[in-house]
Amino acid sequence: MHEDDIHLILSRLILAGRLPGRTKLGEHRLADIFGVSRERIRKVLHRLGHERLIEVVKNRGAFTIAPDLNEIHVIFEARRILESGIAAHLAETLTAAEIDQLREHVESEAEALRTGDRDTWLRLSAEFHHRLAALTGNPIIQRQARELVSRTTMLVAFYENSHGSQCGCDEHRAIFRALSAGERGRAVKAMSSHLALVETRLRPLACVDAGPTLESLIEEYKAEVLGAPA
Amino acid sequence: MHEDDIHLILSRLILAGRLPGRTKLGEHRLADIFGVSRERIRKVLHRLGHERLIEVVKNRGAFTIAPDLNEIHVIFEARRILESGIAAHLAETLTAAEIDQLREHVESEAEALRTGDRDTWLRLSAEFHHRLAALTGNPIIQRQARELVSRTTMLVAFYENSHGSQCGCDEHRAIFRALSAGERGRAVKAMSSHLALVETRLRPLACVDAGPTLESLIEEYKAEVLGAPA
DNA sequence: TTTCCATCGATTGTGCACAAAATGGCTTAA
DNA sequence: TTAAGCCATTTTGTGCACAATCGATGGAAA
Repeated sequence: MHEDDIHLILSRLILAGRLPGRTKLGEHRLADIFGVSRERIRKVLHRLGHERLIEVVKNRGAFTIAPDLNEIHVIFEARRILESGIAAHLAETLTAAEIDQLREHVESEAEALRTGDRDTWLRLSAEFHHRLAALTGNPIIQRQARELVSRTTMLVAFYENSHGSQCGCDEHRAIFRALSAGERGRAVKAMSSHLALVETRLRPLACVDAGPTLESLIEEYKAEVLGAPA
Repeated sequence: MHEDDIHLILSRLILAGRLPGRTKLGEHRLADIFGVSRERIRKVLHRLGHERLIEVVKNRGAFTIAPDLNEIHVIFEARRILESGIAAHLAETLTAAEIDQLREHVESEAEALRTGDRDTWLRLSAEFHHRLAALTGNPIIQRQARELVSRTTMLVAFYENSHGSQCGCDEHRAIFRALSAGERGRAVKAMSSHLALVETRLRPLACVDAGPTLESLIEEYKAEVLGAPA
């Protein structure tokens, strides 16, 4: 079991929101689960801490983060700022081919929504933002955006939106229209208000059940990562 | 000597551009210099690598980064995107007190420029961007912006701008005016063109001299960090 | 009964020793 | 003379054992 694999498994586990907040990630326990030395786990844990996916407290250990309302707001505000910049940039640099590509994506979203394929729609919905970041062609921006979008995904897992996720599709389309028209100001506004709405739709949910054990969850993701690396 | 101190010393050394590109940072050598165990150096080195301040190659060691022209462009493009978003945000949220604070800063820059205090002006110039990021009140954005501005500082040390650093002050003032007027579109444009101009002004310089030894440089910064922590 | 202190248990941090890998020099052959 | 391959040295990676630190539990005193 390689170090990167362990990192990937734990990342997905956290990002999928499968771990209750404040779950302790003991070094010895994880070392046993993965069947590797404690030092390797240590390294991964510190790396995750640096990526802000977990919280590492000196002499106390590593814990999953329980996002409070304030932190949620900070993350969404950061996304509004960063992705507004992305939208402003793209409005002036997108090529015709890239616009076509984006249009196809938005239509895929609409299609998934029509057929009621909620899982697909959720995936496409997050991918829309990833794709916008990728279209800047800038690896730094791409990394920063990916990090924030991922953390949002984690939040959505904690605070499930109650009813109308459906609204999002029209908002994406509005962003797309502004971008394809090359209207920078409108694109920025569309992006900003879209993210504000997504945040608003989040509603606190009763704290997740701690049903599955850490061991079983890791086994599940281990198979996924090692079997078919996406 | 604490771990954070070592990290801070090496950070400043790198950010100040005192180390030639591709300088090897050997673990054993640094351990001797700082008088600590190799493991502590290891940790710091990996942390610096994660912060992209150095490049850590598996089984090869850590090296300072020799920024090529393409990387410079990527960093400045990222700054344009991110700081455009920041400008757009601030244009709509700045309070009167914050505007006054900004005005004072810009005037300090102008003053430093008038008196020919180039070092002070350079510091204030970078601080202007840090301050804008801080004014968002968003720790995530602040961290991302600080990282990019720091990397730019490092670039400026490598590729010294030949003549007119002086131009920058008017550009900052233009940004300030747009922000204080609450004109989002103009603020974004001012920020974007300012950063584009800064990039343009950079000119490749003959590779820096390797004059001072690593040991003497570290001693210099060690005194600074431990004596008067800024 | 409550609060404070001390000791114990568990968990993380650190240094050391060994293993693995890569680079550079040296030898040899074409 | 040059190039290719091998060996030695240097440097990084890893596992293990011990030290330090933190939290909790239990007992004693007010």
